[in-house]
Amino acid sequence: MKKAYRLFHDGALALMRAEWAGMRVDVEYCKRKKRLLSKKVNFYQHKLEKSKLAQLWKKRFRGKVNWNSNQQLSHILYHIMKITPPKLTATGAGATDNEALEKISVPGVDLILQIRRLKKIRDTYLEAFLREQVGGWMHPHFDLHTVRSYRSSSSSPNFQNIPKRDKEAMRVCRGAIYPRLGHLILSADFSGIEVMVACCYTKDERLIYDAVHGDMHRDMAMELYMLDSLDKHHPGERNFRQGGKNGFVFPQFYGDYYMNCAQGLLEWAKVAYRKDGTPGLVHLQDKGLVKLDKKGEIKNCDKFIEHVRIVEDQFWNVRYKGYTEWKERTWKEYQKRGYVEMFTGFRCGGVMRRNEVLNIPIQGSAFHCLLWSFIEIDRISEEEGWDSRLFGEIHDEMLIDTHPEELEHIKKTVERVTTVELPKAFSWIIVPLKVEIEVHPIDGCWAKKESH
DNA sequence: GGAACTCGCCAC
DNA sequence: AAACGTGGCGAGTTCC
Repeated sequence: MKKAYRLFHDGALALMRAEWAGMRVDVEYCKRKKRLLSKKVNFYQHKLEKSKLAQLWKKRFRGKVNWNSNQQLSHILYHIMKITPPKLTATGAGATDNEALEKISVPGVDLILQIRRLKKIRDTYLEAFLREQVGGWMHPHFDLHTVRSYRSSSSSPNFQNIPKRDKEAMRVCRGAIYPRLGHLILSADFSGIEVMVACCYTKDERLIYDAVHGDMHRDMAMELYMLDSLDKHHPGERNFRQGGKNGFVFPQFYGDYYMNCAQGLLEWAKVAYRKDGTPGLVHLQDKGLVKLDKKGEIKNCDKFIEHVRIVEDQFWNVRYKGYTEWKERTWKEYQKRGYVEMFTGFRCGGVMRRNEVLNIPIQGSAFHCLLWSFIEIDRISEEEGWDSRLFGEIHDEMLIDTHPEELEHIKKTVERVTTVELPKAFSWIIVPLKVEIEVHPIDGCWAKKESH
C-alpha cells in the first residue's frame, strides 16, 4: 500500500510538471482547418438535403428537423422506411452507429457518415484545442484519481484520444500540435506491455514464449482462417493477421467469446486476400467454413462459428492453460476476499464483474510501468538540468519536447530506464521489455514523421 | 437552465 | 456459468 501511495504521489508531481510544460498549438492552422472542414460539411449537407431520405425526414419532423439527431434518423430508417435494424443499442433502440449504417444501402446514409467523421475532427479536436489554448499554448490535465484500474485519465482537452489510425484525421489533428521553437517531439512507447504484464501475473510458459520469441497474432490467424502460410508483409495477407489480432487475440484477452469474435473475424476476412489473389471469404468457402451467395456475400457461417469455438477452446485450455488457471485462481480469490491486488501495491475492491477483476490488475500494472519510467525520467531531467521536458503520456507512451542537442542522450536514457532500471525496480517483471522510440522533425508537428 | 441520461466515437 | 477492459467528450434528449 505504501509503495502504491509513493508511486502516485511522485506520479502526480511528475504529471503536474508535464502539465506545466504543455505544448504549442498552431491557432491559425486550427482556424483554417476548421473553415475547410465546415466547407466540406456544408457540401455534403446540401447533397444530403436533396436526397429521398431527407424528404422523408422533413415530411415526418416538419419544423423540428435536426440532421444531427440520431433518434430522428433511427425513426426514419427503422419505422418510416421499415428497414430491419442491423444492430440494436444498449437500450434496445435501432442503432445508427457506423457499423449499422454501413450495412444500410440507402442514398444519403453514406453522406451522414462523412459528415459525422468531419464534424468529429472539427468539433471534438480542433474546436477543443482552440478553446483550451491560451496564447498558443495548451496544458491538458492528467489525473490519477478517476480510473477504476488505477490508470490515468486526461481532460481539457483529452490528450489520450487524439486520432491516430484514421490517417486524414491523424494529420489534421496532430498537425495542430508542436513542440517549443527549435525543438522536436520524441515519443517512446512500450511494445505489447499488457501482454508482458499478463506474462508476469499468469507465468504462463507458452504466453511468455510467444510474447518474447513468437507471433501469436500470426499463429492464431493461420488457425482461425485455416491458412498454411501467412506473409505479414503482403498487403492482402496482412489483413488476415490483423484479423487474428484485432478480431480474436485482443478481444479474447479482454474477456470476449467466440460468438462475437467470429463476426469480427469475418469483417477482416472481407478485406483480406491471399497471394494468389483469392479473396478472404472465397478462401473460407474453399475450406468449407462459410457459404456465399451469387453476390459473394455470406449466406451461412455456422461452420465458421463452430470452428472459432474450437479454436477458442484450444486457445484457453491447451495453448494458454496457465493463463486460464490464473484466471480461475484470481476470480476465486476475489469472490472470497472482495478485492484483487496488484504487484504495484494497489488493491481494487467493490462489486466487480469477472472480466473487470481479471483485466484491472493487468491494465493497471501496465500503466504503472509507464508511470514509474515517467517519474524516473522526469527526475533525471531535473537532476541533469535538461532543457527537454516531458509533456504528456498516453497509457503506455510518454512524450518529450526535446532539444535537438540532447536527443541522443535522451534516447539512451529512455532506453535504459524503461528496459533496464524498471525491471530492477519492479522485481516482478520476469520478461524482457521493449520500447519503441519515434522522433518527429525539428519544429515539426506531431503528425510529421522523421524520415530515416 | 442545469443535471443526468443516451448514443456515438476517439484513444490504449 | 458467462459472455470486450479503461477512459473523455460532443450533441441530443429528458427531467426537474
